[in-house]
Amino acid sequence: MGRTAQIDRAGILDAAMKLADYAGIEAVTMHAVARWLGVTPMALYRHVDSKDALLDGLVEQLLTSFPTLPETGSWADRLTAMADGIRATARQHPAVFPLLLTRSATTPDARKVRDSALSALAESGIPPDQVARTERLLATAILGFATSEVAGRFRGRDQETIDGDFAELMRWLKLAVADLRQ
Amino acid sequence: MGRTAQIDRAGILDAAMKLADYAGIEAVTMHAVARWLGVTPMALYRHVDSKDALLDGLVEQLLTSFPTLPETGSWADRLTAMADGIRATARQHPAVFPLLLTRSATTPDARKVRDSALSALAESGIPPDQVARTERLLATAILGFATSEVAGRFRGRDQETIDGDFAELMRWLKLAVADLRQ
DNA sequence: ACCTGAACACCGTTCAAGT
DNA sequence: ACCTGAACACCGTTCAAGT
Repeated sequence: MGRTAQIDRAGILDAAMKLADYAGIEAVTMHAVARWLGVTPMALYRHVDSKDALLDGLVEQLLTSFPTLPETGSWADRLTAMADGIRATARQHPAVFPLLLTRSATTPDARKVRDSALSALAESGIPPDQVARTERLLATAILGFATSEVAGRFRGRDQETIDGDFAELMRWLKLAVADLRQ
Repeated sequence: MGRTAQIDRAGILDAAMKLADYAGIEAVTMHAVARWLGVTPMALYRHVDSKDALLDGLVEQLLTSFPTLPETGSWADRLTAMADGIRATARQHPAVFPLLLTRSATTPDARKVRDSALSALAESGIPPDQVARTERLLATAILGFATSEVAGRFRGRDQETIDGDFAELMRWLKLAVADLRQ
């Protein structure tokens, strides 16, 4: 009969995220997460289907921690705010962030994030039939840059240079959006 | 005294690449590579320092398999040729390709690939002090797109749509380079 | 010089058993 | 309903031993 739960899905994801933040993604193992929570590894399987599902959960946590878009301001300012927010999230969780590029996440929460970007773009004045494609390319460019940054692909460059790179990327993206608006 | 070597570094990398191509990156284990080659796992350590070094070796193999840039043609055509070549490599080795974004590779061979891109850009007419930054951003954008594609982030979209996305990305990048040339 | 055998401390996951 | 114990087939890597 009923037994009070000691752990739950949220707590497991929380522990996994902290492990990743402190010790890297390869430190996120079922055994280690369980150890952190003071249970046996097998106890986790009541709450997550598999290690793969756990990693998908981490990706979803990241997606939903993106700051919500400002409702006002020019499209250019909103794009900047979104990109800055994504980059800040990357820095908070550098080990998990690269998974965003390789695990697609089609959960309801993931949809919500994408939809808010889509509606912001719809208001920017670009042709309606270009909105979805533009969102995909903007997301890919920003995710690709932030992933490269936190994964150390720009290692050797100083922070000033990397910040300059990012500013230039944003200038390119605004150039493209401006071109689409005619 | 001397004993004829049964395996070498090149053969190990070859086996690892095939394993990755056929069964995914998580199938690339020291045990599995050794099994493929008909030796014990420990035999590999005479030729590669660690599993990490093995993965770095795979990244280097990918980098050096990028087609060399055409020497002639407009800068726009050369950029297209380079991007198409990188994308083709991504499709040949979809499991290994995403590692390019997270493992920087600073070997002599990696330098050679980058240097050829840099000299092509130097001839494109953009300000000399913008060449290095432009190369980084072009590489990041193209790598980010190709990684997303082979990792299945665009899953659900049909191939025609993805090809259209890529064409549009290239248009954006050419817009940016054209802007830099004035 | 190069490979093997035995071994270690880990993995992810299943299953039956306990409360 | 939830967690544990024991177990399985794996991992990466070290070390001493064989040829």
